[in-house]
Amino acid sequence: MELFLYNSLTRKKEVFKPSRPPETGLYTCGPTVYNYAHIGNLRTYIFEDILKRVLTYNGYKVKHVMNITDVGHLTGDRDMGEDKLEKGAQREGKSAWDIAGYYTQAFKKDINRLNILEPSIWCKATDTIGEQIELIQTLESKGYTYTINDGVYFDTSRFENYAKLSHQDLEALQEGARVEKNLSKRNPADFALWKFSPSGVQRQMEWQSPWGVGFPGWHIECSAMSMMYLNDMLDIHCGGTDHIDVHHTNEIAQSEAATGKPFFSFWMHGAFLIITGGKKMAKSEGNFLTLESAFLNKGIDPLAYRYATFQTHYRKPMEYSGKVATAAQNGLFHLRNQVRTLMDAGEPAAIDSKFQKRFHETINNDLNMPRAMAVVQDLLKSNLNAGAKLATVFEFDRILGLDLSELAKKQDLPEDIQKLVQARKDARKAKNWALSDELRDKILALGYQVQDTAQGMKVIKP
RNA sequence: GGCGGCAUAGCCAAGUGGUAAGGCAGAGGUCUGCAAAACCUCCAUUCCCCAGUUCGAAUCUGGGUGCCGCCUCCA
Repeated sequence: MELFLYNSLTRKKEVFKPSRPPETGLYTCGPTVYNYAHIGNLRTYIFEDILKRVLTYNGYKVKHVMNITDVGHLTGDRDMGEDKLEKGAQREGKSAWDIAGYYTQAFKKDINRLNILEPSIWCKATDTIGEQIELIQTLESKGYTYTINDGVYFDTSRFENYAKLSHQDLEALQEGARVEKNLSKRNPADFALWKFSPSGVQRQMEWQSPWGVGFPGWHIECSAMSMMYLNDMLDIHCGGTDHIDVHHTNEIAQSEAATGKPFFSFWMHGAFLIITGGKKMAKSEGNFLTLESAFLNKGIDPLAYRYATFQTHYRKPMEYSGKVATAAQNGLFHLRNQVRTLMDAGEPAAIDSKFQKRFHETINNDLNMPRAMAVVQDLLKSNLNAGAKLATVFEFDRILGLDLSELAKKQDLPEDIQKLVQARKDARKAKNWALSDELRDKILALGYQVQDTAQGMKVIKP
């Protein structure tokens, strides 16, 4: 079955084919670890997780590389301003290295809670400084660079197809630029490959280079690391939609200038999450919701957020509010209860091939998760027997990643709950309804839910 | 100022020429001692507005209006 993916490069849905099937190289731009990830960031990682699972489902062997940006990402515009890591270090009174380590761990915890599969390779910008320097040297030897007072820059006018991803008119861009100009740059779009440490300032993160002590520009790390780990498997490169115009455009320019070969055949970008009636969520706006603040602290299962993102196609901005979180929580619980009910009625049997095909076609159509979720509901409401439904929904969960098959595992109830349950059974036998209801409330208060089904009393942790 | 995107029920939304998916919320019902859970039924003659193309448009074209993003760190 053909897999259609939307390619930002051509602005079209195209049939995906890796260059060395079944091997497939996937590079996803990772976090800059100077703060917690907000749920908007996480939306993109969930989209990339679905992509990876769909690739795998289609039989591809995915080598997935994700970088950790732990140096060089500046707060200001166009290569001005402070380094985010150094700034975070000042803010929290820790070293830049500690900051990076702390927020890297926090990030990994978040993606685990969202059932996002870990990449095959994690790579840190600071671990590949040597490779980045080599790449800059290559660019230098080919005449793409120039050095000014604060760093080594890439001359975008020397690279012919600079705007092939952004499709922007550079002339028009020049006119409208409202930026704090770096007047020494030859062209407004030129970007730093290597930044010099400011004189008289001891940076926490700095390295020797042929051009002087300093640190790499933000874009060079992704070029260096993707080439280093993926070699000739430059198949898909992902990130947020905001990366199209600057970050990815610059990556392509410097990479193709260095190698003379195309840099990644597919570029895929996830749309933003926006606060309903408000603005995009951004760390720099200080309005960000984290998995912890918006879900865990409110007693909402983090997987409800994963479920919530399935309601909106990844290329469309997602409207978010507290209502969305509640709706997703209810929807996820309902789905789990549907599966639990099926498990009471039978064992997983053979997968229904018709539904499997429908689901497969849907996800292969540029990861249409909203429709895929509709297929799930159609399956559950169909007149197939419980065994077929169970097997098929578990099959779908390979993509969904909602831990539906985990529900089959026996969960041992804590002793105090077991006692209350037994007491309630006795009370019901004695038709002591008042006591029975009281015990039911007690059990609920302890985080468990009593369901009186035809098969008897059932207690679940919702 | 330039470039791009979006506007579908109370909320989140799919659908891009053939007569409106799905989820949440809501209403009614089955079950139940009651409730919850589950299940069944109902819930947009209509897709921001105006004009046009077409046998036929939410889907195409033109013009409005509103919102969002990028051009500056950002997923």
